[in-house]
Amino acid sequence: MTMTTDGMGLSAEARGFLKAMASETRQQIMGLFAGGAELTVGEVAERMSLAQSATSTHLATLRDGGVLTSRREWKTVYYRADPARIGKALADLQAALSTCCPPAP
Amino acid sequence: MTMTTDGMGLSAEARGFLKAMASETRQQIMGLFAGGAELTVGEVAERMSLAQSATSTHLATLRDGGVLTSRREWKTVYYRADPARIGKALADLQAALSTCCPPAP
DNA sequence: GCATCATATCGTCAAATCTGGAAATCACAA
DNA sequence: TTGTGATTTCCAGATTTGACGATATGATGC
Repeated sequence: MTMTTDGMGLSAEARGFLKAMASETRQQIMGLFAGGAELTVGEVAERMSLAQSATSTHLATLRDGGVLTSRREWKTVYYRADPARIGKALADLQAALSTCCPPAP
Repeated sequence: MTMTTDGMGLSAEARGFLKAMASETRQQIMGLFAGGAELTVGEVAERMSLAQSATSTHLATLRDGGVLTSRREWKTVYYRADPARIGKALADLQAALSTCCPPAP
């Protein structure tokens, strides 16, 4: 089984994580999910003072980046953090950087 | 002593790291520094088939993001990875995500 | 002082991203 | 089937990013 990597050996998970988390707005959005909170698009939009469409897009980006998961119940979609995939991305990042740029000689 | 953070509690180091590493081109550039290699702007430009100006900008972004350090010798500037600051950024990232989105219930 | 080599900055352009409003979807109730 | 509420997708416009060429800076040797 092959794994898609770039020149640094970064896994797809790590790359997606970096892209998703590079935006300051999305970093702030992640702060709303502290403590495993489950939030709807509307709630995030209101707390962030953002249009619903923009909020939906950001949440989708975070989901695609492996940082959030979504669960549909009735008509509303609940988002929450995905600790397992976050941990995987961070582990991959650390592994790639360890082989690339060793912390200890 | 106060520390600048965003809504997620991300340190300035972690935010700079994310911004610097979000670019696929810069990820590839980092791959050139494997094994603690020291490279000049010209060498990176040639290996990446990139203009000198673009390369210089990317390297500056990586330096500002705390991923690379630079050392000037004679007329040429040598860049290399900065494992200590990379480690700090990763640790901050992990810490923020641990309090934000606990891996274990 | 002047010339030179490596790098940094400036100016401009194309491409990508972010945003908000409008329209389309989707899942259900009546 | 029609209606309603929540989300997603589509469509511009505005901002940002990335690339190049040209010019400026900085450190040295003459």
